[in-house]
Order: sequence, then structure tokens, then C-alpha cells
Amino acid sequence: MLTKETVIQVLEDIATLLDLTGENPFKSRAYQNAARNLEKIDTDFNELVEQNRLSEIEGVGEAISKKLTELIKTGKLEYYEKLKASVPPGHLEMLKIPGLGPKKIHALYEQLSIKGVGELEYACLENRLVDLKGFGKKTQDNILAGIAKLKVYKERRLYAEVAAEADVLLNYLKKEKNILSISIAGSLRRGNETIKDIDILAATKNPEKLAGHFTSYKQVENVTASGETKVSVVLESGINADLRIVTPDEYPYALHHFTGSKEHNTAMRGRAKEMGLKMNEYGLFRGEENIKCKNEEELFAALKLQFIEPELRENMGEIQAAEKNELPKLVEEKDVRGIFHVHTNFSDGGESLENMAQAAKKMGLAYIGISDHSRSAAYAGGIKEDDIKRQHELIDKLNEKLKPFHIFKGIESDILPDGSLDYDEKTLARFDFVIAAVHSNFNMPAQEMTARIKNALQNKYTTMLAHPTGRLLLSREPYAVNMEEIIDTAAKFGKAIELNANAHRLDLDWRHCIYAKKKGVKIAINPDAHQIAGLLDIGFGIKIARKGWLSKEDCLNCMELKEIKEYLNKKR
DNA sequence: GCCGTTTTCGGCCCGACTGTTTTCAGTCG
Repeated sequence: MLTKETVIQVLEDIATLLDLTGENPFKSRAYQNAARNLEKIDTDFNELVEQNRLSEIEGVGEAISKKLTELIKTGKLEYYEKLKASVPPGHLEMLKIPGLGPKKIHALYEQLSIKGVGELEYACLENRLVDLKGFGKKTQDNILAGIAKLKVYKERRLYAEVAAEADVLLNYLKKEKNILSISIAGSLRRGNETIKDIDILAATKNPEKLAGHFTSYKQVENVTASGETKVSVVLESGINADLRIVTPDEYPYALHHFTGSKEHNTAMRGRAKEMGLKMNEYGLFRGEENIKCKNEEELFAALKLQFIEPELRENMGEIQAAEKNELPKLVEEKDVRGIFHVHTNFSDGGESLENMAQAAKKMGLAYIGISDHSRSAAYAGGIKEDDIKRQHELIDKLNEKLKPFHIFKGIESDILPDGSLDYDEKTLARFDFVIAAVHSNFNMPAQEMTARIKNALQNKYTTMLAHPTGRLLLSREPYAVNMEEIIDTAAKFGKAIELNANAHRLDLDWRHCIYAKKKGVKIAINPDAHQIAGLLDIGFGIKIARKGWLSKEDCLNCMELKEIKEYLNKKR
């Protein structure tokens, strides 16, 4: 039996493919709609299939119901296969170029037979888009710039994606019996937001055996290097994975070395040198003598430093702080008491309010802050004023039922182009908290955008600013904004800033977290969850918060329930 | 392709921006 997730994916794929074939756009939307509603249903999916009741789902009519049945019963869908065959595979990739949509891709195909990104780039360089109807010089330039970006993006992946794959690989490697120590290293261990490849370090009594065990991992597509100390492979997903093999004695030094960053290592070696020592991946040497360290803690201690957590190793002042014993105690997942910025099926969430609350409670949290989209966000099913009343009544009821767990009433209000919020004061006053966020007019000049956001921060009803730069990692650049000025303004008016924990955003950037902390701005680590699984994204947010030097005292949602209630009340 | 009803086909979310046009189509969130 196929999972619901797979089925939803097929529906979404069909929608995309229909767009690319130039079909009636409403047909494509019907498939999207069906996928979204399938996501939302509370009833058991398998039961519906078995009892032939699929068309009870909103948006699933005769045709889609029939297709779903075929897909589920046979594991295949002829319509889908045919559709896939009718669209050049390169067109899917072309969709990732900003400013290029299904219509333009179709036009390029019809007029220039362009089937993929490579051909498109060539056509641009030959100036062939300039005279094409509906295109022009600007469009051509934008497409070229988009392709350049795409190439950079392709080499890197989201932390979440790589971390999951690395975890499975690590667990597999651990089964080899001669291993004495093993760890993820590199940017993955440092918790960077995007990752190029998986670095693993191991100490073993039998390097050959371990290397063999690694290369026979079932996900290995090909082996690109195979030496005594380093084995490199490409996994089926396209990710490179390097295994470094060292002796047990070398392990602590090698772990530090291969964790990096390069900048941190350079600074550390400089420090060692100042102390008359030499440091490399094999040891820490005074003359010929290796200073024996059993682990990284001892290695830092030998250099008269506090232990520096991997996340901090970016040469952003961590060595100076460690020297003075002034490193912060970094926030941990267990410090989280509650979660803000959660969507429900009142707007574009896939789950009922009660289910989201129950899930948060089950995670051991003390509170959750519900914030659906405001009315201007029509694309996301922004909540109308009548629904606010209905939602608040529901929350009151659930608060009785679930106590002492508490649900806060919130809203994710669009920041309109002039910086005002989406409702009048009377409406805004009805919420426990207000998340202000930019969702439109991204292309303002930096000065205007900064003024717009500062304006929203000055609104007395604003509690926090969500995803402050609007970036989508590896797909959309941040909008132009002066983040220092924004943080200064937040500090001045006592507003919090979100660290959006969604793996695609991780926004506020950790580099700015450091500045925000310095300014005393509270950071809310928010999952921006649209379904229950999304609540777990909080873990990615914590990783980045740690990279941004944050302690639990810096994080809004590490406050106890009583404390956060007082905080939100005081702000009114 | 779905839905609702005006029971047989028309409407489906919408506003803004960009780069094309010279009034609009395509893209985006």
C-alpha cells in the first residue's frame, strides 16, 4: 500500500506537469487542491481507499478518485506516466529559474525547441531570446543570472536533507565491529545551513575492513577515491560522502581538524604557534613531542581554552571568548518550553488546531502560539474577521480541556507596503501576540524595505518579526534590507525577532543572531509549522540558534508559561 | 478537473510587480 505522502506527491507532480504542457490552469489547480485536501483529512486514508470513499474528500471528484484508485491498487498510474513522457525532463529544472514559469517555458519549447537549462543558457548567450515575442533583453539577462545562481545552488543542499542522510549512513558504519570512535565532522557537525558534502571521521583497528564496509553501503553509487586514510563516494542522492580513517591516538586532533571551519583552524594554529606549539590533524606538538589529548576537550584545554562547541567554530570571536572563559552556555532542545508561529487549517495549515495543540503537548511543551495568515494573504487562505472569532472560541474551549497546557491566540499579520499591519487596532488588540511578516512587494529598495519593517516594529501590537529577510535557502535571495537597523529598532521598542526554524529559511541568519543577542533582542525560535511534522523543525532552529551564540535566556520560547504570559501582557 | 446549482456549464483567490507592451501576460507569494 502506497503512503498518503507518495500519493500527494504524485498529485502535485501532475499539477506541475499540466502547467508545463500549457493545459487549462484550473485543471492543474484542481490537482493541487486535491493534494492539499488529502493532506488535511483527519480520517484514515487507507480506510477511505478500501471502502471506495475517496470522493468524499473535498476536491476529489470522479476523475481524480479513479486515478487515485488505479495508483493505489496497481502502484502505477498510466495517465501520470504518459504525462511525464510528454514533458522534457529538463523543463522541471527550468522552473527553478526565477522569473521563468510554465508559460514561458512552453513558449521557449514551441519556438526554440529548448528542452533544458543547458540549451536555454546557450540560447541566451546567442541572444536568441531578445526578439522572441513576450521576451526581451531584460528577460534574457534575468534568465542568465538565474541560471548562474542555479549552478551555485546545485552544489549545496539544505542541512536538514543532508543531516538525515548522514545519520542513516553513520548508523550503518557503526555496525562495523572494529570501529573505536566515529563522528560526523565538517560543516554538518558545525550545523551550517547548507552543506556540500558529508564528512565522517573514524578511528579503527582495521582500516581496510572499515573502508570495505563503507564502499559496500547500498546507497553508494560510485567510489571516487579509495586510499588508506580517505575513501570518497557519491551516494545515490548525488551527495558526496568522505570517510577519513585515523588511528585512535590521532582521533581527537583529526576530529577537530576535519570539523573546521578552515578559518577557525587557521586561528587555532596561530594560537598554538604563539604558545610555541604546532597543531595539525595528527597532533599537537611541542618540538617532536606530541601533547597527549584523549578528546577535543583536552585539546582545547591544552591550548588554555574553554571547550568550544562545534557550532561556534567559525572564527567569529569564539577563541577570544574561550580564552576568557566567556563562552555562552548554548541553548538546547530540552530548554524549549513552547512554540510560536504555527498554522492550522483555518488558513494554509494541513492540520486542525486541536491536533496541532495536542501534538505540541505530546512533545512535552507547555504552550503553543497559533498564528494563521492574515486577510491580505489571499494566496495562503488568509483568515477573515468572522473566523478569528470562531478560532478564539475554539481556543478558549481547548484551553479548558488541555490545561495546564496553554494555547495563545495569535496572527501572522502581513506587513503592508507602507509598514502598517493588516487589521485595525481593535482587531489586533484581540490577539495575545502578533507576528508581523513581509509576504509581498519584495523588490523594494533596501531603504524603503527597512523603513517599512521598522514601521511595523513600532506598532504597539507587534510582538515579533517573522522571517526577517524572506530568504529561501538555495532558491530565493533575501530581500534588500538593513538588518542591523532592524535589530536596533527591535531593541529600542522591545520587540522579538523570529529565527524561523524551517530548513528552507533559518532566518534570522545566525550571523545576525550574534548581533541581536548583543543588543538584547529576544529571539523566538519558531517552526512556522503547517503540519504536525513541521513542529519538529524546531530542532533545526536550535542548531542555528546555537551557531548564533544564543543561550536559553536569549530565546523567547524558552520562557516558562508563567513568564511568557507576563511578557505578552506587559507588551500590551 | 471540481463544484454547485442558476440541474449542465461557468467560475474557480488575488493583488502587485516586471517586462513587455501601448493595454497586457506571466510570475510570484
